[in-house]
Amino acid sequence: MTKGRQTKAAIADAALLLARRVGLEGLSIGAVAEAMRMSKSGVFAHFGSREELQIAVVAAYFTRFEQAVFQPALTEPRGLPRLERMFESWMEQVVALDGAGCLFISGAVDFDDRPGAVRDALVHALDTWLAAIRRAIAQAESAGHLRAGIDEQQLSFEIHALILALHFEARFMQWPDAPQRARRGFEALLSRHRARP
Amino acid sequence: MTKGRQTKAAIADAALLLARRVGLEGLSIGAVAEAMRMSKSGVFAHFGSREELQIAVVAAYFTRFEQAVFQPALTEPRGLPRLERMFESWMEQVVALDGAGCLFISGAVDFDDRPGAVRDALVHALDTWLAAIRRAIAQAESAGHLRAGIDEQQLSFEIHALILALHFEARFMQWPDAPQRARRGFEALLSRHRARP
Amino acid sequence: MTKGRQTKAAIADAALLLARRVGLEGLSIGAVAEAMRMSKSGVFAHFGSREELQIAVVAAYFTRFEQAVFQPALTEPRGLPRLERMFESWMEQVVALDGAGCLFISGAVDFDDRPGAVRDALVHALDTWLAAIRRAIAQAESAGHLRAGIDEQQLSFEIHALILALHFEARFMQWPDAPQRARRGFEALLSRHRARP
Amino acid sequence: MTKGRQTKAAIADAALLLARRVGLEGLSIGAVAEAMRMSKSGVFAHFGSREELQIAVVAAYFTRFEQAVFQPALTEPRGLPRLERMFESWMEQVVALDGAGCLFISGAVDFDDRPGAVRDALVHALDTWLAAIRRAIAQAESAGHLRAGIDEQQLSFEIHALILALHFEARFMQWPDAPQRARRGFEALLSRHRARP
DNA sequence: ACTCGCGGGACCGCCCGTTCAT
DNA sequence: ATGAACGGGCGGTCCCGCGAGT
Repeated sequence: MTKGRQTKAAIADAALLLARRVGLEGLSIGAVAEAMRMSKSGVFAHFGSREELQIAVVAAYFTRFEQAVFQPALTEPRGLPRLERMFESWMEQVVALDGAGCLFISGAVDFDDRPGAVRDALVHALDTWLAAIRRAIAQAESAGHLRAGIDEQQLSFEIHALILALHFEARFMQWPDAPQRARRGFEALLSRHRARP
Repeated sequence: MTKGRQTKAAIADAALLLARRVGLEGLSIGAVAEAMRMSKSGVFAHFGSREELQIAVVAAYFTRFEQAVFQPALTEPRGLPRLERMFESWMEQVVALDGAGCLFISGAVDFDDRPGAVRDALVHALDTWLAAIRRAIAQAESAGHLRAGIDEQQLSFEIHALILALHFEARFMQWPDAPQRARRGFEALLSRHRARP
Repeated sequence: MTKGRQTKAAIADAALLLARRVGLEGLSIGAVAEAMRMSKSGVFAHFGSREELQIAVVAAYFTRFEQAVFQPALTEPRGLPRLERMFESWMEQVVALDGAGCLFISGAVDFDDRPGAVRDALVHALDTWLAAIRRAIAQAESAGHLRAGIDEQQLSFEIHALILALHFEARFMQWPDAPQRARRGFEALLSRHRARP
Repeated sequence: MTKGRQTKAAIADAALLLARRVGLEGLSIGAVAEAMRMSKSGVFAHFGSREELQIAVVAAYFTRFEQAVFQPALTEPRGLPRLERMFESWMEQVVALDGAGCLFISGAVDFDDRPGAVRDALVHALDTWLAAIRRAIAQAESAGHLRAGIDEQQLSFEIHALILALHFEARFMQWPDAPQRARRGFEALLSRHRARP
């Protein structure tokens, strides 16, 4: 009963770690089994197919993402402070300390041409997260922090853009001042839309 | 031999087409051979290893990218017009009409954790291209189109960011008005830095 | 417990249905479990091994065969009428209406080279059945329907032969007039051995 | 060039031997590779799929069957002598000296429910062979050995039936006088249809 | 007494990149 | 530039045993 769930969750965690290094596409059942020191069939039995394992990994990352990026921001007051905190945590998540990358970014690139259940799970997760961003922007507007009539979709697009460029310059190019540039971009975005007193 | 060179280039082109659909990591010698109607070992012989083939694909894409994005912009006068033309062509390259994607974007994500010669080739290509962007910005500054004292590195970061977000929203989320949002972001960027008369 | 016996019999029945479609060799515990909506280990526990399950299937088919082929013939008077009825029911059993085939025919072919308990069970079942055929022939002889001094072994061989050829032409070749040919062969056999008045 | 063909034929021969023991369905690439002392991929490369290997095995057996059963009969004069020789060779083929069985009989049983290319190949082979039997019967008729107006289809059915019963009693039941019974059945068949002088 | 959850180990067909002789 | 072969890995399925729940 409980044992099975625990093992399944542990496998999903190990698979998540692996997928963050080699990508969702590069994830193999054998590698997960080895990391777990289990037999392949033991791993396989918990998910039934590689695709289901991938979906479980996406779900696991979504939970982790929520805890690391979304929930800390809830301790901040609505409006700009919460939005700023979300951006800061998001940046940290993308420029990971260890070698592990952001599954949403690599997944979105790997699966942009590959229809299927994994892609659907990724789309759903990202859609949910971007909606949270838009909601935070709208709250900042109604709180009077940002000027009225703002286009949340557009601002969300530009914020996400900074995150993606940060991922590129920090992780791929390994340029050290990428986070600083992302922050400067974010500040410029806010000052453009800030409400005038 | 000229014959050998030609064949090698033809293979690289076919491999490029394939890699733009399945990614550099997903590229397989067998698939390339089938597309070329050659034997696997025939393809292999030209490159000596899969890694060398991948590098050749990166080089081929760089050339194609130059022709499609950089060179058309040279017909525009230096400064803002040329920069705007580069952005527009870049957007077109990313939001391809057919199913073929941008190897630089997918490659940067696939190889951010994977050191090696392929990654080095990608880094070099992207570094070269981003330097061209920075140069175009500097020309716009000295031409008086953009305000003096601009940080080209920062502006280049933000422009690249818009491209990446465009790639995400257009190709992965399949949102139809992504190009419009990218253009609006680019306009906002320019208006922030435009020289005051 | 009665419960256990019932379940075991139900499993054997389900397994029989499956085996008649995919053969005794193709029978898998997982498929039986799925058909029974039980766990694989639940099925497994009742038999202890795949081989025991196969043997139980043979036994189940033997019972079914008796009921469908042998017992209806007992309502006919001894001698030729009963023999003819046996042949007719046997034909029906072989040329099944649904996709289910005759386990004795497929089993005899699958296990002719494979010694073991399953084969032994099959041999015993078929030996019993063929003995019943020979007995029916002997009864037809002592009833004066067939000429005296008949070789039951030989006639039984030729009757069985017609059944096997029927199975081949009807099920494998899918020739529609195979049953008619089997009947004509049977008639010729009888007329050759019928007692002269 | 020639080397490849030879190896392929050798593999098909080894696979044929194996299939005659474990059945076409039981044939596995790994087992063939082991018998050939080759790697699995080496075997696989010659056929491209297990199904193609199975088809090649059917073709190989057809050739062997022709040489062992059909061609020797051509040395006999047309009509009854040739037909009798065909039956005798056919019997020898079915009651093999070694442990190897008749692929046509086991194949017809294994694939009677399984559509696909293998089944098609089997059907074609058996159809061809049975047509040869019918032709031999017709020749015996026109040669005046058998009575005019004979139904070749019916006689062919009954001859085939004897072969199948022989296969059953000799190989499965291991009854030693099965060949004798098959011959007696064949003689009875002929005497029923022989032309009266 | 019966059933299940969980895991192992072997094997399957298939495909990969690579080598070598021609 | 090819054809033949290799070794290793892939996802997936099989039969089977152990330990625990009812």
